Amino acid sequence: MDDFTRRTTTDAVYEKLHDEIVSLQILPGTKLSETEVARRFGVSRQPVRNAFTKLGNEDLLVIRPQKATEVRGFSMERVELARLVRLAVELEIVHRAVEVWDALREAKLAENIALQEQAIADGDLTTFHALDYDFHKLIYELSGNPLAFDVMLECKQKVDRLCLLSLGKASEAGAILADHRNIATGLASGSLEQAQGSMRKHLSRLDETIAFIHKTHPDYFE
Amino acid sequence: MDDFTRRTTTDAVYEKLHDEIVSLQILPGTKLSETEVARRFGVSRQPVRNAFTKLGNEDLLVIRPQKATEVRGFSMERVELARLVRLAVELEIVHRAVEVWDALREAKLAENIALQEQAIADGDLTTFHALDYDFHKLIYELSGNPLAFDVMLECKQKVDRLCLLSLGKASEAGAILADHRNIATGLASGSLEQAQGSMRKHLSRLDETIAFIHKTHPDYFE
DNA sequence: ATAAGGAGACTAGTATCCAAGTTCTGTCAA
DNA sequence: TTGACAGAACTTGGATACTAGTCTCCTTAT
Repeated sequence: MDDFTRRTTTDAVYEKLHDEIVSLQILPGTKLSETEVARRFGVSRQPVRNAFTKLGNEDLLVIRPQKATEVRGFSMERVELARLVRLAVELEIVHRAVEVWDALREAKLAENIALQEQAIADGDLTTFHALDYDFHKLIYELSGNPLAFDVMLECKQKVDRLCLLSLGKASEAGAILADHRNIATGLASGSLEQAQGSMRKHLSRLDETIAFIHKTHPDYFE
Repeated sequence: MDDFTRRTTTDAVYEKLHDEIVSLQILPGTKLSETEVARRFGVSRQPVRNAFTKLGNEDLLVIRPQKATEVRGFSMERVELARLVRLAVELEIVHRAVEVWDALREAKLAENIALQEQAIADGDLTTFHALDYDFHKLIYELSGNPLAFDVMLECKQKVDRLCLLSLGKASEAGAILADHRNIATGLASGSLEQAQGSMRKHLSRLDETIAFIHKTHPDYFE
């Protein structure tokens, strides 16, 4: 009665390629050959083909018959679309969260924020980023929509991939923490306006970063 | 300098199967054999395999190694997730629409609504449904986010597929038109609350239909 | 010198063979 | 009659040969 599917060669190839693409180890515009990738992984072309189509479905690859497959470049439209969808979902989750919010939920979120403060006090940015991730995920779970988190995450990753281009340019952790606090107090006070407004502000912090990247890396865009 | 990709056998198989699945000509739980489908289409297994993996990536098929692949059943969680994302996007689009709304945009939307009224007066439901589609699309375009429409549409289709199960049970066209009017006047008056509220109400009309289907067709759910 | 054309090295799509696992069925024994 | 076991007949996954279209570069002719 095993419920999980066997791990297949296709999966392995897919995951490795996916990682390399989203982490920009393989840059946009890079040509990928089925046979060459097959050689590199020591497998036949078939699993590579499967992985390619999967990546193509996610718009990470451009596959055209009889032409070299290449890593898709960024498009400002796509990035803005991903940001729109993420924002939209986050706002609706906040909306649903305020409707079910109670003392228990408030306490759980407060606990996360306390840990964030601790991490910043310790100068431990790695832990802080993990807690940042948890903070957002927590709101989805507490609002009763855990699955929506994955949808949001998919959008977020598309933007994150772009933002990897500007390396040192991380937002101020302090500002992020302040946003989180505002969102939390908005939820706690039952103020939809404050909670949503804070979320909007939180997600708009990337505006300048993305505009900057668009200007400084016109290549990598299609 | 042709920009479009050649049409391939894989595409043909994929599109046909996709249609048959989303139109419920092939019901959830149906077992699909690569070889059998290949025979039916008069092609080899390979393009069928490609099509299968593509459909599997879209969660329309569940493919497990060495086991018969079958058409995925509905899941209430997935349907509710699709509805959540659609609602979220529609609300954010309305939000952006009110910020750029002007007389010209108002006139274009009013024109569409006038046609809707005419269609209902004529008892022409086919035209009305086309105008319904146009109404929503128009808001996306007028708000400056035409691409987001496709995202919404994808969510909508997942729900539509489920709703095909209850055949005669179409919502009252008059009620739909009233919703549209409320959304339009909300936009025209710059009232975000009214516009979003009307949209929320509009999309919640499916609540009972979906609950009804869930109760009357427990099979078809996984 | 330059431009047109062809050979060859690519590309992905398709067909087919084999391997490995699951499911069903039929037979044989209790 | 029923149950268990063996095996056939499925299933998809992977490998490989072959087809067909594209691109590049070099040769050749103007």
